[in-house]
Order: sequence, then C-alpha cells, then structure tokens
Amino acid sequence: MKNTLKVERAKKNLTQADLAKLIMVSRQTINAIESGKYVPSSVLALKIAHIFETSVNEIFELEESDWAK
Amino acid sequence: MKNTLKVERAKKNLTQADLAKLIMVSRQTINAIESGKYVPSSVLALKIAHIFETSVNEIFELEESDWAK
DNA sequence: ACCAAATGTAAACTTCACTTTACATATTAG
DNA sequence: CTAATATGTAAAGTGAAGTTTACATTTGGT
Repeated sequence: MKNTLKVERAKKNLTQADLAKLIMVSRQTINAIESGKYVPSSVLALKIAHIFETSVNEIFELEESDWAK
Repeated sequence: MKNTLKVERAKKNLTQADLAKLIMVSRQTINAIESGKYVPSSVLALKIAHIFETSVNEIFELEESDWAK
C-alpha cells in the first residue's frame, strides 16, 4: 500500500511531529507509515484523512502486491 | 469506529464467508470487524471498499470516542 | 418440524502496529 | 558556520489484529 502523506503534509506545512500530535500517535509512527514500514489501522487512516480534509482513498492506495495471497 | 458492512453485504447478497474469501481473511475476522470487536488494518478497509465499489469513508466512520486520548 | 446454511463466540497462538527512549543525520534559519 | 529543528532509524516491550479449530445458536427453505 502506498500513500501521499508526505505531499499532504507539505501542502498543510505540517511536520511529522505536528501530524503525530494532531492524531495522537508517536512521531515514529508517522515516520514509519510515511516510509511504508507499516500499515496503519483504519482508525488512524480515517484520522489522517480527516486532518487533511480528504478521504482515505485519496491518501492511501492499494498495490497489486496487497492482493497477493 | 462504526461501519456499514452488514448493509453493504446485504446489498450484494454476500455472506460473511463470501466476503472473507474475496478479501482473503478468515470468516471470523469479518464477523469481528462487523460486530465492532476490532478495527481492521487500512489494507483490509481498502480491500473491503473495493469489493463494494465504494470508498473507505463510505463504509467506516470515526466516532467521538476514537478521538479520545 | 427438520435440515442446512449463516452467524456468533471462545481459546490459544502468531504476527505486527505502536510505544518509549535514544541517538545519528539532514535540513533550514540567522 | 552553527545552532536549532526535522527526519531517519534501532531496540525492546506491549497490546491488539488476525489465524485455526471447534462448537453453539440463529435463520431460512421445504
């Protein structure tokens, strides 16, 4: 799964730490999500979309590999 | 977080087992998500939305409590 | 009422999301 | 240049997502 977190953050001029605080997770969590190290829960994804005033689908996108067995 | 999985399944006439097979998780996982027992990963949420030809935000909705510290 | 399919639930287990602490490297401002 | 801010990364721990097996209950069709 890929995401456009970095771009969305840039648009709103937010640091990873800023975003982390807004959605109440650690800065490392944002960093890890952003760099594809792990997949956020859907609650986190919804919160992130909410902060950026958009939808989950606009920010997160499935890749072929996500459908692999 | 609440969801409209049951309704979406009904629209498409899918059983929990059907949906489970389509997105490649166990039937119990669908049951647990549907009954709010746990929060799916965003990959699962995206797959589910894909199956129902809609968006994650249409199916899953944050509740006040999700923002509580 | 009866049978089959669908759903609910439980226990034990594995994996990974997320935390905290800590430090190293980039980036930007003055 | 240098000091502060932002980002990358790592290790050890905790809790919850998701698995399998198994059984009990509900629902629907005939």
